[in-house]
Amino acid sequence: MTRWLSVEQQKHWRAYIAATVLLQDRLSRELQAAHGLTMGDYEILVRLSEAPGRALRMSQLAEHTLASRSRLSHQVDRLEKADLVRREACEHDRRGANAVLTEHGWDVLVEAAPTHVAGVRTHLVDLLSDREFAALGKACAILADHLQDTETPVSEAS
Amino acid sequence: MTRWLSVEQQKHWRAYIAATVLLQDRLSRELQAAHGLTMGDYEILVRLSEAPGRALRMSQLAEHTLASRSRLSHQVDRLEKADLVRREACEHDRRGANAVLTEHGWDVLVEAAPTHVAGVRTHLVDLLSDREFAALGKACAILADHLQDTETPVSEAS
DNA sequence: AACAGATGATCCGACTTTCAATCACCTGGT
DNA sequence: ACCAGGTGATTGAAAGTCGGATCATCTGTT
Repeated sequence: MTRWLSVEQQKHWRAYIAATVLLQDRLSRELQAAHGLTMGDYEILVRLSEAPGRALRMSQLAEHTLASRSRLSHQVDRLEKADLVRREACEHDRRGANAVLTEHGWDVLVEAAPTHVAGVRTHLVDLLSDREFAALGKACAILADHLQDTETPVSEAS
Repeated sequence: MTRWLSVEQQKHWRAYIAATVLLQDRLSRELQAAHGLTMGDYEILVRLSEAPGRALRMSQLAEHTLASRSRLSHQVDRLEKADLVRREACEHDRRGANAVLTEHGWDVLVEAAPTHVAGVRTHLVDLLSDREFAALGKACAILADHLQDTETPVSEAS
């Protein structure tokens, strides 16, 4: 009863797997070599830099970066040790914690950004025509939306 | 001097990131819940199942699955404990080891395959038109080729 | 005001990945 | 035949990740 994938479809699927793994890997290594940051670290810094006051609640940050809370907690620990991020108590909810980008964090981000962008261009944007890249983006947007919408319902009682 | 990404390009890039992370995550979870396999495990079983004699040299398997050797070694350890894969000495090169799919491994793969294919359809193939999916595949093939071709030269002496 | 239950974040232990070191074996030049 | 250097694979320790348990705090109901 299973509708298997056609040979063509399999080819596309495998290309997709290969591209995603290799690209993630390459960009992460380049960033690490040049600035000691993983893609994950970089993502966090970017999100914080875009937030008002360069600060974000831990849970918000976790959502933005698609990380689990526990993972983000550890990751912020590390960033804190490296003085890229600082934790602050939350104004109106004493349970909460804000992650705040430090001056140094901002500086590192400013340095690292060109490396990152150059990587994205070299290994992605510049390899495709505008049309192809747009098609890729559009397809991914459809997938991402679907996956977000059908997120696990977590639990359900009668 | 950095040529930053346009707003459109950023949008596409972020959609790409989101889609790849979420899809990998979802498929892996579904497979794990239903059959106790990660995507990584599954990939290995598939590759072995396609190889002549359902066996492959460790290094070949590592290449196919885009894993480092040491990672593959550990992963095969686990699969071996689960009796999905077995190691055999290599005929003509006594350094080498073959990973061989066990009967049980084959059975598990046969059971898991429909789950996996269903996931790929539900979360990817069926969400896009044939044209869109083909475009995605083609773009990814270009990226993957480029990334493979420009793999690290490993080392370089004068 | 008091409580039950929800929410934010961290912590813990089990598991996975990585990096560098190691070991065994093969190959080519002398 | 020997040895130097290369290759195939594994290992161990350190770092990272995950899910579930825990703790503190908030919110709505009575």
